[in-house]
Amino acid sequence: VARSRDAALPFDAIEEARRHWDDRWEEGRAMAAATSIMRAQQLVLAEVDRALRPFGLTFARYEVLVLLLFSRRGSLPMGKMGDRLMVHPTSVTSIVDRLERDGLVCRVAHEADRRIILAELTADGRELALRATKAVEAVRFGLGELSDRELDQLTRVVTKLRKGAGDFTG
Amino acid sequence: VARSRDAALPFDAIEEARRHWDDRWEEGRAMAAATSIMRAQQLVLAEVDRALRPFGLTFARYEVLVLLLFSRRGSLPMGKMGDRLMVHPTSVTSIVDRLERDGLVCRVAHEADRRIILAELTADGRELALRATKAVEAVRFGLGELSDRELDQLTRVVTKLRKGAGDFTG
DNA sequence: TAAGATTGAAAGTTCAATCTTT
DNA sequence: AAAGATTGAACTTTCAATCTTA
Repeated sequence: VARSRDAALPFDAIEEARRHWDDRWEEGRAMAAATSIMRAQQLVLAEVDRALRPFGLTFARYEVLVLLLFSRRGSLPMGKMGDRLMVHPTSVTSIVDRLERDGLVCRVAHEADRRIILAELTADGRELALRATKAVEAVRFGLGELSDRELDQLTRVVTKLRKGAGDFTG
Repeated sequence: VARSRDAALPFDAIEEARRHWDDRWEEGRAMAAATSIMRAQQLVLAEVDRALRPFGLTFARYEVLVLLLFSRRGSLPMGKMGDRLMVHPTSVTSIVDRLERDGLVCRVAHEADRRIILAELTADGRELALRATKAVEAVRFGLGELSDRELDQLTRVVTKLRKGAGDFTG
């Protein structure tokens, strides 16, 4: 999903699009913000993936490992992981397939409810997740250009957006 | 690319991850901001795609049509479009293939340099792009929850990020 | 009947290699 | 040689359907 680019343009393409948009239509402000979000996601994903490549991980696979690291027993039901990470059940299956193939997690049957399958961190998986974390910390998740205040602004505004979209209650 | 979800969690998953992170590691603030950007992109893409579905368009295809709409002659070289939209040449080929199949654009040879192929808007493509624009305006690009001030904050912070990443000079 | 997980098909993106033109 | 565009292979994600268990 990581769109990439090599050459810099001599101007801000989003700002230029905003001018064209405002000349003809409404909501140019929202257009510029939406386009900015799309581009920010590309940049963050590209830089984090680059930092994780030496470990054979992608952002999606890394997120799963960290989620398991945060869990009490180092294991979680497949479906619950999808809820937390906001991905489809199919994607969880696919990601866990690859992590299991690499020996970083293993599938375990749930004791009480045999419909449920738990993904459990292996010793190798735990150790790799910890080393990989140092790498993403080092690049500050691709956001090294931003100040603490700007990072908080970003998070705060997106939290409002997420709440409005029904991501969580409270 | 649009990850989706149906059920709301009873808590903010990103805020919870932030607490776990801060308990053990550094850069929790950047982690929360990066995760927020990833989720914001999902939400925007999902809502815009939903608005465009009745027109048989996706965000990627719509962006190409609008870019052509903004050009002087309604046509642009394939490579230039990739630069502006920050996508790989292969993706431009793929998107234009589908737009051409649907009769919304057509490929035209460049007069002076025969290596270059221009994508040109058809009358149908122009008309569809204008109608689709009304639909994305109506949902405010999925950002209806945010105020003008918040939209500008978002754009401003991401502009700094983009400039730092070398998206443009100036 | 419904929930949890998986499978296979369809669509989109990226990479390496190829082809044409400059 | 180098630039512009395309092709085919590999990977990822989503959707619909299927299978097992509750």
